[in-house]
Amino acid sequence: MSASRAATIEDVARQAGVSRAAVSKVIRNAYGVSPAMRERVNAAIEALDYRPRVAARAMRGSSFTLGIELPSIGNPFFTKIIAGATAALQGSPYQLIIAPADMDGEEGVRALGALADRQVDGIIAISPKVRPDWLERLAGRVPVVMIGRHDRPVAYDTVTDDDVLGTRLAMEHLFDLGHRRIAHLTRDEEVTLPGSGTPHAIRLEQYRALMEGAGLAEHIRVVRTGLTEESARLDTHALLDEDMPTAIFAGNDELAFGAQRALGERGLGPAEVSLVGYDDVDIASHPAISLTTVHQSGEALGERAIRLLLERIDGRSEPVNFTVVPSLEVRASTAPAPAEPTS
Amino acid sequence: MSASRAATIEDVARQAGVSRAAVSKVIRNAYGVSPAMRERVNAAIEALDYRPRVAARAMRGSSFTLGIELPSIGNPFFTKIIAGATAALQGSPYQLIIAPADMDGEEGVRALGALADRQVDGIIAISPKVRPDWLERLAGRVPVVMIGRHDRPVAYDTVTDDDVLGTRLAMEHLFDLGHRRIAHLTRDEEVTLPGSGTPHAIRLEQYRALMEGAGLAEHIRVVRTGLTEESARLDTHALLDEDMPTAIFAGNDELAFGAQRALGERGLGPAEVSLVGYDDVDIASHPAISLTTVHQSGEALGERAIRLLLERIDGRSEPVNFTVVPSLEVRASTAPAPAEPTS
DNA sequence: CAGATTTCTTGAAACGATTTACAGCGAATG
DNA sequence: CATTCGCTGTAAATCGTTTCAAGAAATCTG
Repeated sequence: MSASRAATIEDVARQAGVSRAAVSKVIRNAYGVSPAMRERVNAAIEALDYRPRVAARAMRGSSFTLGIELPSIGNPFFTKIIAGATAALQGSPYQLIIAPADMDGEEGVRALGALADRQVDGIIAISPKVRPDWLERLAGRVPVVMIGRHDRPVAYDTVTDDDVLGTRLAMEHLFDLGHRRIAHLTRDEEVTLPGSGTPHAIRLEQYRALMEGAGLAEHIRVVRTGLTEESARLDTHALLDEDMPTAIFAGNDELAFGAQRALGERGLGPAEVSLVGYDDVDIASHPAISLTTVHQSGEALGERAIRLLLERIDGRSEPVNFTVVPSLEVRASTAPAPAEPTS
Repeated sequence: MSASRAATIEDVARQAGVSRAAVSKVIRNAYGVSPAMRERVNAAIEALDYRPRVAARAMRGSSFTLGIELPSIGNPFFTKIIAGATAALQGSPYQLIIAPADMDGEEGVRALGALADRQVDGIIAISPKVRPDWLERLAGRVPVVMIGRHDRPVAYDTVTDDDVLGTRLAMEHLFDLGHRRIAHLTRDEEVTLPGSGTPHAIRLEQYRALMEGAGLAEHIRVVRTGLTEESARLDTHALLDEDMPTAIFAGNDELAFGAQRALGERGLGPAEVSLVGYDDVDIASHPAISLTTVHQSGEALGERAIRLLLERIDGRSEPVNFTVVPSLEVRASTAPAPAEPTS
C-alpha cells in the first residue's frame, strides 16, 4: 500500500504488537520465541512484504553473501566453476555474487577489495596474479578459498587440479603418437613465473621437464601469448611462420581454439599438426572442433570451493588443499606424427 | 599494525585530529574542506589503510554497487554483455556485481530480490521470464534497465536488439538460397509466449509471419527445446527422425551448436541442411564451425544498459528504449537448397 | 506456598558511515 | 564600529538491524 518506503523491522514489530528484537529473533529463528509469537510475527512479515535490509544486517552480523572474483568472464571454464558453486549453494541462505575483474593483474586485487568492502562472508578468488601474501592478509579478515593456485597457504584454502598429472597425460599421449617437435603455447611471463604455483606455471614447468626427460630438450619451444583466443591465433601464426612443430600443447582450451583457427586458416589439419588443449570446455567435444584435451571438472572445483568456504565460516582454521584428478579426452585433433623429413 | 580490526572513519578522524564528518567530506570530496585539511586527512587514510565499509554507507547514502541479474552464465552471449558493461564502468566509482540465476524462471526473481536486498544503486535484468509488472514494482524502489525484452515500460528502461529485423535478415537469406522447408528451433513455451516481448517470442512470431508471407505456411515447423546445447542436440535428432527440413533457423547460437552436433552426428552438412543461428558468439566464426548467424553486439547492449542506468541514478525518470541494429554474418553453414525430390 | 528456575519478551546499546544544522571566525560591507 | 557574509569545521541525529542485559511471567521444586 504505502508506496512510500519499504517496510522495516520496526513496522513489522508495530504491526505484530511486539518489540523489534522479537521480530529479529523470529527471522533468524533464534532460541526463545513461542509458537504463538512466531505465528503473529510471520503474519505481519507476510502482510507488509517485509525483507530485511542486508546492509543493516551486515553492520553487526553477517551479510549472507559469498563473493567470487573472476578474471575474464569470457572463459567458459570459469563459468563451469560458477555453475558448480551456485549448485552447491542451493537451499543455503547464502547468495553468490560475482565480481568480474577483466584483464586481470591489478584488476584482480581491485575486485577482491571491492568484495571485502562489501562485507561478504567469504571470498573465492581465481585471479592467478594476486600475490599469496596479499591473500594471506585478506584471509585474516574474511574466509578465503583460492582456486587453481598451488600454494602452501596458512590462512586460506585452495582447490586445484592436479596440473602435474594433467600435463603428463597430454604429453605422453603426444609422445606415444610419435611426436618429438612439440611446442607449448602459454600465457605471458607474469602468470607463468617459476614457483608462483599458477596452473600455467606448473604446466609450463612440466612441459619442460617431460621434454627433457624424453631427451627432447633441443625441441623445447615455448610460445607466449595473451589470454584471448584472438591473441593465441596471431601468435600461433607467428610460430608457424618461423618454425613448424608437429604438435602444439596449449595451456588451455581458449588458446587451443585460437591455435586451431590459425592452423585451419593455413589448411593444416591433425595430420600435419596435432593439438592438445586443457580444461575440456563444452564446445571442445563439438564434432567440428573435436579437440583432444585434458578434462578437469570445473563444477567439482566450484562445488568444493563453496564447501570449504562454508566450513571456514563455520569456524575451521587449519588450511585445506583439495585436488581434483584430471583425465585425458582423446579426440580428433591429435594424430600420429607425420614422418620426419630425412635430412 | 593493529591486526585486530580494520580501521574505521573514527580512527582516521582521531589520527588526523579532526571530526568524523570532516573525514567523510574528504572521502566524498564534498563542499567545504580546506586543502590543508584534505591533505592531513588523506595522509591519515593512507597511513591506516582505511577503506569505507560499503554496508555502512549504504544505510544512509548509496552502495556504489550496480547489480546485473543473469540467467544461465553458460551462454557466452551474456558474458559479452558483461564485458560491455564492465568496460563502460571503467573509472566510475561503481562496482558491478553479477547475481547468477541459473535455470531461470522463479530463480530470476529470487536473484533480483537478492540484489535489491543488498541495496544496489541500480539493477540490470536479463531473465526473460520475469514479469513486466514485477519489474515495474521493483523499478519503483531502484533504477532498473531490462535487456532484451521488448516491453513498453513506464518505470524502467530497455535495451534491445531489433529482433524483427534480425529474423528477417536470417529468413530472407534462406529464402534467397531457395529454401522452403525451414524449421525453427526455439525455446520452451514459457519464454516464447505470444505478446510477451521476449527475443525468442519475437523471433518465433516473425518466423511464422515470414513463412506465411512467402506462401510457405504449410512448411512451418516449430521445434521446442530447453536452453542448453545438449537439449537442442537431442531435439534436433527427434526433428530429423520424423521430418527432413532443408534448413533450420535456430533461436540462438547455443541451440544452433546443438543442432550442428546432431547434423554432424548424422553426416549431414550444409549441402543437405543449412543452419542459421542468432547472436554471433565468438566461436561461431571458428573455421571448423563457421556458423551463419545474426550478429548483435552484446558489448553495445551492456555498455548502453550501464549508460542508461547511470542516467537514471542521476535523476532521469522518463523511460528510454534503446535498440541495437543486427546484421547478418554469412558463413559456411548455409548453402543453396538441395533440389526438391520430384514427387 | 516460597523460592529457584526456566521461558519469553523488551529496552537500549552497538555497528560505521552520511547528513543536517549550526558555531566560530576572519573579511567585506554599510 | 557593528552587521552581514562566506568559508571551515563540528556535534548530533539518523539509517535498520543484531545483541546484550535484564525484567516479567510462567513453571518447577521441595
